[in-house]
Amino acid sequence: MKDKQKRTAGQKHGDLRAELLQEGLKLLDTQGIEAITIRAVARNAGVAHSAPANHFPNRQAMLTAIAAIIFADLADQTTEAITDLSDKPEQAIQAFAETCFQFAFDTPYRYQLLWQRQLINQDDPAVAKEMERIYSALLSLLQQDKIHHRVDTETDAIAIWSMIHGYISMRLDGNLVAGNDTVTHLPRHKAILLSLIDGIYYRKS
Amino acid sequence: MKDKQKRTAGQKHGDLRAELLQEGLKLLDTQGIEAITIRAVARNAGVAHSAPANHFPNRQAMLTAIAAIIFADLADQTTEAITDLSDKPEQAIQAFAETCFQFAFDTPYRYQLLWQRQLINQDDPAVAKEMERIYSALLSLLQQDKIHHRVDTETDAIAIWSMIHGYISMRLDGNLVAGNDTVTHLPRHKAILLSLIDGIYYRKS
DNA sequence: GTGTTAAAATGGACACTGTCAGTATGGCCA
DNA sequence: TGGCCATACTGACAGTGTCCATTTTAACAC
Repeated sequence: MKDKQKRTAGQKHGDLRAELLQEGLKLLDTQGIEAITIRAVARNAGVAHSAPANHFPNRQAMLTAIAAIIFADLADQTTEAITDLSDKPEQAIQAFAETCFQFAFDTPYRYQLLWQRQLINQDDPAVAKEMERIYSALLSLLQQDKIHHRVDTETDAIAIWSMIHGYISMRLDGNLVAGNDTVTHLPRHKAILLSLIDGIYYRKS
Repeated sequence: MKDKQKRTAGQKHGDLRAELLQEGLKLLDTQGIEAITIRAVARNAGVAHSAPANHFPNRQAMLTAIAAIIFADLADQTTEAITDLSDKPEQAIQAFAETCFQFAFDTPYRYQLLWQRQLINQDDPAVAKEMERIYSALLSLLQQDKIHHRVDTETDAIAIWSMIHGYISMRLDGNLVAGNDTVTHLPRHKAILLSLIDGIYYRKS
């Protein structure tokens, strides 16, 4: 599981699968989701157009593998952000949300890919595992004693996530407020939303 | 603008443009966004594959025209839902949100198309006009005297819409809570979210 | 070293797609 | 009647995902 020096039988490249995934991420970051075509990925990796077929049965599988990488990254960042804040729940919630905001606005295409149910398979074990990590992180925050539960932990988590994901989606996918200067107002709006969440889930004591 | 009996020069069908849009909506409802291809629409309308080019310069223009129809429908439903509730702001907000939920869950593909910024042109005049109608409806609710403003009307509108759109997106696009029985819990969660919104924007008096 | 084997990579093909170019059609107006 | 021109058609091209038969190649057994 460490350094896999030995190639499997017939393997000509070092690790084409990993290389393809890296090229896919590169295309995603620069040109968006639609740019991740099997042929473009193969082209950029310098192999034949049908070479990826040996590693991914179809395009959805390739996109799912890419999404798994991104999910793992987001899970790492969120869990890392809330460590050492277990006794400060309101700060932890803010840190969790702030991390999601940062991730989504820094790498919008990566964030968007995660929720394209028709393009990726969210039931994929690797994807589901990382989603569970993110959800667990959020749940752990709401299970703090100091947190006031409006309903129950699970429902509260859904409400919180609705606000975070909704705000991000609105900013990335479109904007109900047509013609609004979103760039200028973004920091203010974000602060408002964070205070909203904080206002709802305030400390007990 | 009424019955356009006379055909324009060279027009062989009655109103191919409208017919194409209807076929597009049919494909959207039954098979999703990806099924709306120029050729499929033309095929179902019984015309040549390049006939739509006379009415839409490219695929995005066709999808945008379809989105404009859907936006107009949603705008009609939301504004209709809040009429006669101008003196009951909290009921009006609930009605507004409920209408969006109903629309999104009844016709998920239609709702999703509205926010696909990479597929449709949200700056299109017809689209922008209907978006503005929806936004105005929400704004008018928050401008009621009885409403408690957390910040200002515009920011409050963004917060409310974040919650509504976020909840819908979570249900349609994907689910952070992997393996959860979304169907069973949906009514309860919806009620929770509505009460959340109501709790934030309560009556002054 | 020598085969053997099976995975990996190749090139070709097919049915799609969006888009463009050129051509025919059929109401309209001069 | 003759010309006009938006409409619709046929044909073509590049690009896509996916399947297929074929070849390459690294690891293994001998």
